[in-house]
Amino acid sequence: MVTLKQVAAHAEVSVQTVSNALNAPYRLRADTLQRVTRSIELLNYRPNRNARSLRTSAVELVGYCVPSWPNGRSHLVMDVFLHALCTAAESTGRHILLFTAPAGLDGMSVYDDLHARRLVDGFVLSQTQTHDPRHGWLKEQEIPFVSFGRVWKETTQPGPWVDVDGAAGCATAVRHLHETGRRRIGFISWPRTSGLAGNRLGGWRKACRELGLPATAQLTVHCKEDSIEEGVRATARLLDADQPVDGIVAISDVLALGALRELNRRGLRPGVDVAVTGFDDSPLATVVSPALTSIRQPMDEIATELLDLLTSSTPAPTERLLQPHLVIRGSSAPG
Amino acid sequence: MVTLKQVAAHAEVSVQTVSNALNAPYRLRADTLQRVTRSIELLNYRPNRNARSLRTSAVELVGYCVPSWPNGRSHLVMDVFLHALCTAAESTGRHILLFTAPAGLDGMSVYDDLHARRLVDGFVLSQTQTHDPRHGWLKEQEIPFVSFGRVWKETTQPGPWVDVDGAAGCATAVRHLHETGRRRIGFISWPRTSGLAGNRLGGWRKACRELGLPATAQLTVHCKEDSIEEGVRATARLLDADQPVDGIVAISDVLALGALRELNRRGLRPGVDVAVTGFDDSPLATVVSPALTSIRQPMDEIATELLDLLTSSTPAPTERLLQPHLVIRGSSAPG
DNA sequence: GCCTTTACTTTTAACGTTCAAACGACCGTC
DNA sequence: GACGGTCGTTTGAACGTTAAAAGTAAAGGC
Repeated sequence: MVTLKQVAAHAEVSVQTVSNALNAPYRLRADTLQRVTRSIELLNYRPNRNARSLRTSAVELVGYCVPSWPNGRSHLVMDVFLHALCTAAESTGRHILLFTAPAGLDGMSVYDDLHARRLVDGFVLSQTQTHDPRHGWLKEQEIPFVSFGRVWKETTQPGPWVDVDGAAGCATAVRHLHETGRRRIGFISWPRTSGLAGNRLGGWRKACRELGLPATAQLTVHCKEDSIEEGVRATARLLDADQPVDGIVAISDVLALGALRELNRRGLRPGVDVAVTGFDDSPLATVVSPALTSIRQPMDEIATELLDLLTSSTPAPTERLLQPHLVIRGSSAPG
Repeated sequence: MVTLKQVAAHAEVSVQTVSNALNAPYRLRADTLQRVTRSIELLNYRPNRNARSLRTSAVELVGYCVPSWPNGRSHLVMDVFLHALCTAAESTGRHILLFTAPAGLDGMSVYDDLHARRLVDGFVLSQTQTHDPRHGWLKEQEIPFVSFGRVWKETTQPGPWVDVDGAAGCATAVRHLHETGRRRIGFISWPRTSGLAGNRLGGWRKACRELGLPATAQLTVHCKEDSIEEGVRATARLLDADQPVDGIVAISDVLALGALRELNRRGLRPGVDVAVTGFDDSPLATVVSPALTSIRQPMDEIATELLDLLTSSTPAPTERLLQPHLVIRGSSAPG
């Protein structure tokens, strides 16, 4: 392995000069720089990251805990998110280090350890839960982090975050359904305790009211879990009401797929008789027919902002709310 | 940050003794060990990984290139695979470092760089392509790696690999369909050029012959790409043949979903009129109704073997073929 | 012509760990 | 009582880099 020393000898300068050629080229005289650069290329020198990190105590690695969901449920857009995260990290010379940890406070010793052993500089959190304890803990330990997702139901946000405006996304879906002639739009949600669900539900309610559409409690169903079956059940309820819905905004693609299934079972045509939208634009959206209209999160932008906030010092705003956008497909607009 | 030096001072021993307490405790007298251990715990000392790596030139990090697929297609089981990989790595004190790289030879400079800068010790390759150039290149550079997936259509395997016996998986699917009364089983495949497809097709053919079932060219369809639409088209062909099939083994869940869609369109009941199986047991398998029977790869085992082979020196066998297993659902066995 | 400044380069000393060799104490041997 | 061996511990050096200080030479000011 070629070291600075060897390059220095080859270029007939001191070791520090070679280091400067890489880290502070403006310090070198033009001809020296060129000579050193030539030696670097000739010898195919690559700086040893461990030595550098030891000296500077910055590893340029960002920890990301790979989420594991209960009972075999999987993270449908993880590959997109991770790809975006990697690309964003690499654009600033960093990389992503994966690890696993138990959920909640139990996992914090893992975070602590990774940071203390200097395997990572900081963390990107995702799958943020309502009352998520990780954020406060990390803040207290002064371990750098940034969160994808606000911590709901806390008075103050314990640290920087990037989030997608779920309320705006759902409002957009409602307006889209209204524009295509729907006048009674239901909302299929998660449990009431979920802050994320509350936010999105709020967006649906606000848009309905602004458009003069009903936004009553009968038009919202809170599902126990994010499953097809629950989506089916919720849809049945919305269709069996005194005044059945002609549009459904679901809080997830999975629940939306449940809605489509129930429509099919009843011989109702999705997109024609009843319009349906989902959330996340996961791979599921395009495997059904008609394909599912869904709200897509801007993953590249999210990843860039996350890694930006992780480094930026406090003066800059540390909260960024990004706009999702609606991907319209056959389930809401046939043809 | 607490260092060895401080622990040494606290325990009133030399720095090296503390190092030994962690890396070679058998060298210490019992009482010394206990005293040092107590100091370590008291001061909450964590060894600095960068310093250690600098000295030993082993970083305990394994690089994994996050796959990006053409035209927005996504890797449906990536979260499961990555979770397994992380867990396996952590069980031996290692971690996974993610990165992105262009496909094929163009990306090799990225691999080279990561290794030369000592960011990783080696690589786990996946999405192995027929004639994949990465393996040979890495071998030539003497960069440690292990491959998930054999390199098809090469005379010798350029390095250690772990793979799933796709032929056996498809044969199992065929036997399962035979047991449930199917007598004319089609195979929906990828392009002829794919070695992986050839392997799985071979499994189907062999099982059919052994059971006395037809395995003619009319019973196989080679799709251009892995899409629902191609699955639909292929299924139409299998159903429109002089002697229509009563069972379909598809080489992927996506193609299988195409099959289900075409059956539904024709009013044929999946699992009753025609049985269908997929491959990978992706999240797609459980969002359709009836749910899709699918061949699941043993991800935990794969991950463990991969990381095992990456470290093990040459004497041990460097090729491991693992058995997948069939997850039976309604698309092949109603009720 | 002397002093100050500027521009560039080198020297010195870390960063926190582990390897290899040296050391000292104790034991048993002859 | 000198000798070799074993056990447990310490010493010294090194891994490859960068920060900070020191050095040198040329240029600029008066």
